[in-house]
Amino acid sequence: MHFIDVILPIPLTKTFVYQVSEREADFLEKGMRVAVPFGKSKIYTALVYAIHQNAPTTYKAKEIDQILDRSAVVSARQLEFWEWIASYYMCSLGEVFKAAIPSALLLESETIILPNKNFQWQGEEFFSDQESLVYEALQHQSSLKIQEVSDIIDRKNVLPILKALIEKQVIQLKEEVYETYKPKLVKYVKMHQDYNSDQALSSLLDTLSRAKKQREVVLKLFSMEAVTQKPIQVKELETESKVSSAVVKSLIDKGVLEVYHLQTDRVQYDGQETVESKTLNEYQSTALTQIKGQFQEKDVVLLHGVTSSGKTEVYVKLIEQVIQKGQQVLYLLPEIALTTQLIKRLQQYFGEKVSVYHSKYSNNERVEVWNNILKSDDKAQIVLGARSAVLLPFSNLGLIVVDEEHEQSFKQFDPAPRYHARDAAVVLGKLHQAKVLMGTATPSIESYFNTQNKKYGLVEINRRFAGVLMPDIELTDIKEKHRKKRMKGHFSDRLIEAIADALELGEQVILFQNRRGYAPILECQECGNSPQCPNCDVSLTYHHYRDQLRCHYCGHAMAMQQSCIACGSSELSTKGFGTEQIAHELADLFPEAKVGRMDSDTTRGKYSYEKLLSSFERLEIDILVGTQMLTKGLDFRKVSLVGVMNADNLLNFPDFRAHERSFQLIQQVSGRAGRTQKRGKVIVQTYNPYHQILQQASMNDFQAMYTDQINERYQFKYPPFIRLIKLVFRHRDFSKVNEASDWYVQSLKTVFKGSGTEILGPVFPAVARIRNEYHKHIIIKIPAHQSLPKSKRAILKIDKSFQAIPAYRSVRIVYNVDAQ
DNA sequence: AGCACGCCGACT
DNA sequence: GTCGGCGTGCTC
Repeated sequence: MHFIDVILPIPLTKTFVYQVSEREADFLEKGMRVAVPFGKSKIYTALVYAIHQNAPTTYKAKEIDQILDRSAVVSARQLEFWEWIASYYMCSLGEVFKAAIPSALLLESETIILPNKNFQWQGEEFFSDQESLVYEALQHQSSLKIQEVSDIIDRKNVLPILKALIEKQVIQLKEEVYETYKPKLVKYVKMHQDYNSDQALSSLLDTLSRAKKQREVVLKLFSMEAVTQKPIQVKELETESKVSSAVVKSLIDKGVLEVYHLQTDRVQYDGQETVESKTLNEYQSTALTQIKGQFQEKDVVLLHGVTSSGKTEVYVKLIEQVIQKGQQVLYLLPEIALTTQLIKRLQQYFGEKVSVYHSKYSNNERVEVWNNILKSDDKAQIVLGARSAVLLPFSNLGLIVVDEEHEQSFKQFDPAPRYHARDAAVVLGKLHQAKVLMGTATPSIESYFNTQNKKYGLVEINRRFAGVLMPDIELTDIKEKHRKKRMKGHFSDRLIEAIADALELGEQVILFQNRRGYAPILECQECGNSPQCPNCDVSLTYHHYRDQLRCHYCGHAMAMQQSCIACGSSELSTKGFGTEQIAHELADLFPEAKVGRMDSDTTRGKYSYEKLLSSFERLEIDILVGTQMLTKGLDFRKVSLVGVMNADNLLNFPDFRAHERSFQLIQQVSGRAGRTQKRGKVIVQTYNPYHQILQQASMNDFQAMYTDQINERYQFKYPPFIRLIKLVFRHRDFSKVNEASDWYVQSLKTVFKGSGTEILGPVFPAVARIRNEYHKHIIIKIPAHQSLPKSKRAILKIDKSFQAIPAYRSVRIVYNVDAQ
């Protein structure tokens, strides 16, 4: 008897056992996919985790449905890495599996309803109305899906009907699994072999003497074949010989041309010649030498280079050396920084060795990249990707570059696995004995701390490329401007003046408005009421472009109110402001200027982001207003002014990283100004111009910021001095959340008593109800010197006893390790 | 996570 | 009466 343990893509921590035949057991390897029946009717894609002969004692293992792979699609080292993620971030292997594998490789079954051939019509009374509808439909269609049946009989719950029909032997059910990945086939043409000889060819041309176009096509094909040795696509032939597809088709029908198909990659490099990488300047090459020196002793090096110092060129040199050794390179960066600009730049140097992996790529494209990495194909020697690219099947990584290391978006928030790609990359590097290079203009407190305690190496570049000066950052006190009546809407006279100057000189302007949580709220002037979301404890926000009020948390939307719901007054005003309002005000202030807006509303489509950027690049937009997205690695020559509309709402975030983040954000947006010879100007509007962080940001004083922040972190017990685990409790019932979280905190306090671990909470978060569920948080602070695995084991033990209490079991708990 | 089963209120 | 609502328990 042979068995396999498999991982299922569900949030259950255990593996499941299935029975296989001896032949199957011989064939199967760890890391192959199998389709298995699970529960009453479903078929899932599972991953083989172990092959053995230990029969389970308490139940009978089911047999597998089928084997889906000929060889492993997940490597042993990759699985080892997934195990680390699952245990460190307290989630199931199944959740990592689900997050890692392209969904096209994760098939699920669908129930198909088929007519029973043996059924004989037995008169109308035999069926109920709804049953006869299904029967009728099956006379016209050979099969139906559950959803289709539901549409036909206009009813949600169709199973009773289907059950009755099965009993009457009218239909049968079948589970079908679809392979959703389809290799892309491209049509190629060649001359039919009959015409290979010169003689046959000339007689062919004779017969075609009256079909002028067809003759041309044949001649063209010959000349094309002579030039390239490569196969020729049908499409190419058509465009090259300037004929319609009908002409080519008639040649194919005559048997003159022959069509064949070849499998091709969807993501294709368009075959430009690669160029030599640029020669480094003095500071860059010093940095490169230092990095290589540091790599002698350290596995991780932090490259701290000011904006525009040319970090990418340094990475490129390092990558060149690694791929020369035949090793793979992973280049991680935040989703929003993953632009065509950067992809093009890397392709310029490395041509088709670069593969890109991120969420805007289609399923099929992702499968291709996955397979190329798995077989160590040259095409995927350099993988450029966002967060989830750390989970790919690398076999011989030599280097991981983590660009924009400080970015918070490297941490996955929802759903599990809630991993931090930068931190995970360090572990992945260790597994492959690969070096890790982190790069940023504004290091995170954690990473810089690691350089100070000598865990990581540190290399700095303090000069901008081509001797460009750091931008001049000016703080403008808008409290005073308000008092002196020098504000027009949200613009101070100082900012208006600077924008006017820049436009005068034909230069571009970027305005930054951090909107999150500060979108305009509708408020009644009479009674102060503002419309609330019915499902969440938040005010609805006003969206001009559809004249709607919407909830940021659950998406609930309603038409804009003309009068107050509470008192009926029509004196309504919008409080707070977003990018939309800024763009509006600009239209009044600078009617001549063309204004563009960049935020999650305007960049929803696949290429809308690129479109907006390239039209800015082509100078079709004078002023670009945007959120966070603007801060990332965009390189615009003509931007001389950057305005931060309101720095205070960055500072007022209620979390321990708010100050660090404000510093980074201001520095990053400032970096967009003055990338050429002229010194850039940055105007930061704020109510607190004397705020420590703003002062430090305006003086480019990273050291002072770091020293302040690290002291605060030490004093108030925050990372890196402690490890932080956040638990979120959710339930529809208010008192149940309270009771359950209270119980949990009591258990935690008992278990961790006297250990130095601090338990905070439970507390309601700022938004206590989301989608009609109440939330409550518990924070566990574990001292750095204490064993993290041990602490986690203790927590999981509490979880187990918690789950054993029937009254609490329905309360969902989310574990977030290293929560932000 | 799904999904079936079972109990209960709201309507054709 | 039936339909669909949701709480509960299980999945090799």
